Amino acid sequence: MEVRDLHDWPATAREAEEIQDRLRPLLDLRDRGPLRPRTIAGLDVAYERDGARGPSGRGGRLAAAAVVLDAETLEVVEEATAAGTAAFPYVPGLLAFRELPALVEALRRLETTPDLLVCDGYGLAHPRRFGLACHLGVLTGLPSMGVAKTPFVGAYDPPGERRGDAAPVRHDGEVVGRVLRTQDGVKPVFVSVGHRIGLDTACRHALALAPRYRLPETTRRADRLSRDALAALTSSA
DNA sequence: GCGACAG
DNA sequence: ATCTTGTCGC
Repeated sequence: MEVRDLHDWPATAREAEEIQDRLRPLLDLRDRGPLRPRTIAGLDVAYERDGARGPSGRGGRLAAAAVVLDAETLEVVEEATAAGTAAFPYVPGLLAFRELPALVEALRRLETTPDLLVCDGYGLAHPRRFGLACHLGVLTGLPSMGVAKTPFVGAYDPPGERRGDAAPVRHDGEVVGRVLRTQDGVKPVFVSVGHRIGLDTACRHALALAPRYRLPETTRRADRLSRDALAALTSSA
């Protein structure tokens, strides 16, 4: 698929924040995706374990994966990976600058143009309202959303214990996401919109993508593929 | 000022 | 993210 070229890369956290502030106005927060997406892509990145720079520094090797699923059957339609290097140190709120180059490359290697992107992390529920899911949405022009495994910004009350139970996540007086229980009695996930999608729609997709496990099949597949791709790197060159 | 902090 | 042993549960 086609993906817009990356902007000039930030050298400092200040510059990275400026880029987020500059791109944020391009977000379309209306529910503009197809009523019934046919394909949904899951994205994830696996990092190489190493003591020197550590998985949190810059420069360590990594592998990104994009897995396209049939939204109806959840069967894999297409897969793509891309090897790369951590493009930025890990800084809460600037995760996108670490993973974007490799993720964009993986997406470009896809023949399919998915109807929705599901990212491992946050979208609007972000210090500056521009998490990874928003960034990828703007770069691709596709509807996008984030599903995170742990809390980041905002406050919330614990949702009920049953699958489908949810509660709003509020930050600076706004509802920026939703804590959603995807299976009875499991830790909830954190859903937030990225681009061209509404929170209700995003949660509906998150639930439909998780018929059996806590995490959506999209991120489970992408997680496995990225790890496999990384292992392939480590064992060869 | 001090902690917390997606992956 | 990644490092790690055992342990509880289906």
